[in-house]
Amino acid sequence: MSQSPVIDQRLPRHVQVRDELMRRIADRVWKAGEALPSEERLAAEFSISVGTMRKAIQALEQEKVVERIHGKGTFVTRAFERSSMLRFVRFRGTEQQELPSAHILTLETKAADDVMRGKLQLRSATEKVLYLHRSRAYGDEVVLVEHIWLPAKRFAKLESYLKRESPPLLYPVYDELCDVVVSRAVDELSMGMLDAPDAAIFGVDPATPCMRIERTMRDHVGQVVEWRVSFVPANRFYYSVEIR
Amino acid sequence: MSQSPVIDQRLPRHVQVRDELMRRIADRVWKAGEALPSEERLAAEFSISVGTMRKAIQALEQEKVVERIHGKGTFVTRAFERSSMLRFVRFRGTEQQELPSAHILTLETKAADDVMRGKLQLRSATEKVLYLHRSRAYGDEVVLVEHIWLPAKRFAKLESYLKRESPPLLYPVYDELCDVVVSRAVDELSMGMLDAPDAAIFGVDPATPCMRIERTMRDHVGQVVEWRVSFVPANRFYYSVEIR
DNA sequence: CAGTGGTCTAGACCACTGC
DNA sequence: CAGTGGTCTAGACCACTGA
Repeated sequence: MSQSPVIDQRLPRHVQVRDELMRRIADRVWKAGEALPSEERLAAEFSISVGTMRKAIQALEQEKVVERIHGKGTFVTRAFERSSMLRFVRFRGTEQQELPSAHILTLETKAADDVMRGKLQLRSATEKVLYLHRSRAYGDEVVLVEHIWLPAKRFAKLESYLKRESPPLLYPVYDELCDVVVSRAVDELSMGMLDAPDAAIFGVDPATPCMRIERTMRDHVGQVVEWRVSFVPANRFYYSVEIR
Repeated sequence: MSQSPVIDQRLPRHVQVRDELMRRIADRVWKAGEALPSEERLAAEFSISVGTMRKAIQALEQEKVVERIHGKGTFVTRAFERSSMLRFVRFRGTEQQELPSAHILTLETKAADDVMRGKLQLRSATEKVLYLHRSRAYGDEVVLVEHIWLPAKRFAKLESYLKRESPPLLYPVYDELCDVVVSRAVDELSMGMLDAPDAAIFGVDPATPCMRIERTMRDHVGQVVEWRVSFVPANRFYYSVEIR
């Protein structure tokens, strides 16, 4: 499960400890939402001072891998709404509070082609992918169409679940059902062309201008866990992001 | 110059110290690129331990207000390429290294209307704005058209400078000429319509689909220092951003 | 109340920079 | 070499949580 058990002895101790804590979280020694042992206990286990352990944990806190709550403890982050597509995609003239409903159009496990192997960084040539085509709507009005590809191996339990349910948010399901915690993503925005089926879903002409959002999502360890392409009608939405 | 000289005594000491250091940087006691006194010296001045001073400086480092260089010192950040529009806007099929040249089309100081007063958060009703209309091109091909509004008061020296020069990057000029250091921005991306003059600049029909990027830029203290609307042809560019 | 994280100290020693 | 930031320690005390 863990990818690099080797820890460089030349690195500062607090970095080595951070890496080991991260490895344990990735290995689900402490699962999402659970508490780590106290700083004092951990410091004792690693034979370092509490100050150094605090520094290691603080690094993980900055990366949003854990959350500390004064008086309670340190907890593995549940990466839910934080990463949702809807955090950035805003629809004009709609109350932002409510989530659009989801409707699954296609759900199938299939062989990965070269493009998918590249996008999902699959090593094996025979690995399969789970493909999910769904639309999101406020009432009757479709606002978003998504094409989602997942490495089938890590999401074994997902296909049968999605045959019964159509949850508005997938990331919590990844976490609870498949032990996959999403962490960071790169979004690429451009203009896109709708194919005929997607245009029909929106009920517009295929020539209608459309925003295309391509997202590559990774877990704590940097592994690609999802690749999705979303289309949204260009006239009534915008994408907002803070630059630091 | 400093906006809130009152420092809450109930806050932790390292936060109070961070705020005071920030105030001095905003007041240009230490200018962009210059070094702060050493941690030891600063700790002595504030009558705190070096550890606490380190924590205060570390907070500023995280906010990218200062940069620390091991063995050399702590320096006030020069916020240059980091914030450039070109960090996010990518043009397909173009070597990313080179900067597009800039060509100024309009440059004038005028009264602020209600919209501008809102966007730039001007307090006074009589405050003027500097308006800048420019195009960016690779060779003969225009790739970006920008409408930029600035509060005239803080950019007093800029207008005459831009009558002589047309620099490819404005943020360094803001810093060096006007003592304005940009810090963080919000970008809003949507579809835009070109007006006739802008369409003519691109050499396209006004109906051509175009990305519209609206950027609100702030300084370290959170003051709005610039509001710009950029247009870019939708067919050969994308906007890339990392989500955490 | 016991247990947790948060603040702050004082000092030793290391690693890097530039003269 | 002197001066800078980086690491690590050991401990005191504070502030918050929940039983």
